[in-house]
Amino acid sequence: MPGGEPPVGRITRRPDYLAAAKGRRFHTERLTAQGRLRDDGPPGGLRVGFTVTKREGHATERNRIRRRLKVAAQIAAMQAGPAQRDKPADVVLIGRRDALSASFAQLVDDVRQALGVVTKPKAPRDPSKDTGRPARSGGRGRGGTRGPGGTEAAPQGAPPKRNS
RNA sequence: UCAGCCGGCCGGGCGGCCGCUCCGGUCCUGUCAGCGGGUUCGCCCGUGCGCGGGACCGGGGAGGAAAGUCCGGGCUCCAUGAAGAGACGGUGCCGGAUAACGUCCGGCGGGGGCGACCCCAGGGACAGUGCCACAGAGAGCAGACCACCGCACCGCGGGUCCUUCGGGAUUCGCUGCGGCCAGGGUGAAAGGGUGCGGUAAGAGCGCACCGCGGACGCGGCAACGCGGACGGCACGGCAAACCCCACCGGGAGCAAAACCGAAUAGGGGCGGCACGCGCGCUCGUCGCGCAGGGCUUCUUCAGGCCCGUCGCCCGGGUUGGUUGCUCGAGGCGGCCGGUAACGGUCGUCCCAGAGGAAUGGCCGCCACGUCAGGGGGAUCCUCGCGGAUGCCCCGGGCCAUACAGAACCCGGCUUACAGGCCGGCUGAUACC
Repeated sequence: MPGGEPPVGRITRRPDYLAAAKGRRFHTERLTAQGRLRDDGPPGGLRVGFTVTKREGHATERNRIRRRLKVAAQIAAMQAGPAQRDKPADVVLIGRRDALSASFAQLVDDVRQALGVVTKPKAPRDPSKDTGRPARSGGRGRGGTRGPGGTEAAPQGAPPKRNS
């Protein structure tokens, strides 16, 4: 808190959204989360994007959903700790209409669970289906789950955050 | 006090914690053009334009509709030589306001309301074409079903009277011909209404009043209003059917447009091949001209540009970055002109500029309202019990709230909207 640095970045490119849509998913009544690990993308920690479609309501309501999710994501990422925060992952939160009236604590809880589920490395299940990816996901997702990932990200993540 | 009409305004407030964006300032810092100094020519030190990063301080940060995208403009690019014969779209009482408008203001006409006031796609139906369903006899230079009236008696039937018993007179019904539109009936609409006269019966056929048309006169800038000789009365409705008249209108839109960096297509240059007609020669399958085709953002004419195919080379941009991007037909206040819309002038202020899109998230307190309860008092109905309406006090529950989010900018329109404030006016009722 005293540092106050924004722990998560923001997704602003359409291709990043499309890529995240192919990743793992997580559903609650308030939101749907989609995410992936950025193996090839730019360095840096967790990035979050938001989508609220038109069928969820008018512009004012959609704005409110997105703003609540935004703050909930900041808080959830902070609670999850640096290991989660510095993971090079893209997470897209798709707001549902219930996010408008849900309690804020509930929303934070949803996002925290979503971050945990969605940013896990890809499971090795039927690797033949993936095009071009199975070699990488199989070798890396298995070995570098927790221990190496955390230690690797910590020294590398702290200095670059200053300049980028 | 109650009921209502019109106009203007607000559309949560205070506090705490955390966060976003833009601008300014101070400090720290990265890169580095240039300059000065040093140099062992590798570079080093200092200062630092510019481009960034961070911390802190200060300031700004959604709406009355930001919405729908329905009109009018600014701005940007394209086109821009002329003609209006034409097409298309829009507007439509009159006068004004305005940059402009389909907006606004004032008036006129029509309609509604006791009234304050409200509503109106409100040019032209003797320029033409067309339509008027159903019903009805007849629906546009009308028509004749019933009923009414007259005539014809050739014809048929019946009644009454007379009779010289041959018949005659009269009347009714049927029939035929005609008159006629007042009555019945139909319809949204049936060729003025009422009364008197008139007539075979009727009818503006005649007359009186009303209605209608209306030369002309007066008032008004005008729409229009007032008066009205005269006219026996016709000239129905629909233009939101085509249409006529008057006026207005180039096209596309900030994903406009400009600059910066990496494809494809398109483009340019060179070469090869192909190519209708005419002319020229140095006769090459060369040059020039014409024709033909296409484009020139509705048409016509004028003008301009381009031309098939293959190879090589050059060069080169969509929703990426920067600009456009917010000082503007700007807000507020005073004075002056104007019935008003609005205009003039002076002073003062700077007031969002995001870009997967900031202007927020969470929490606490507060008002009004509403719900049911208790108490008090008022009015009305009722013999009374009781019921209805609204007021004050007490403690309590619920809810912090409608419609809704700038996307280049203005002027309007339309639509949505919990709750509340202010001003003016009208009609009832009570009191003086």
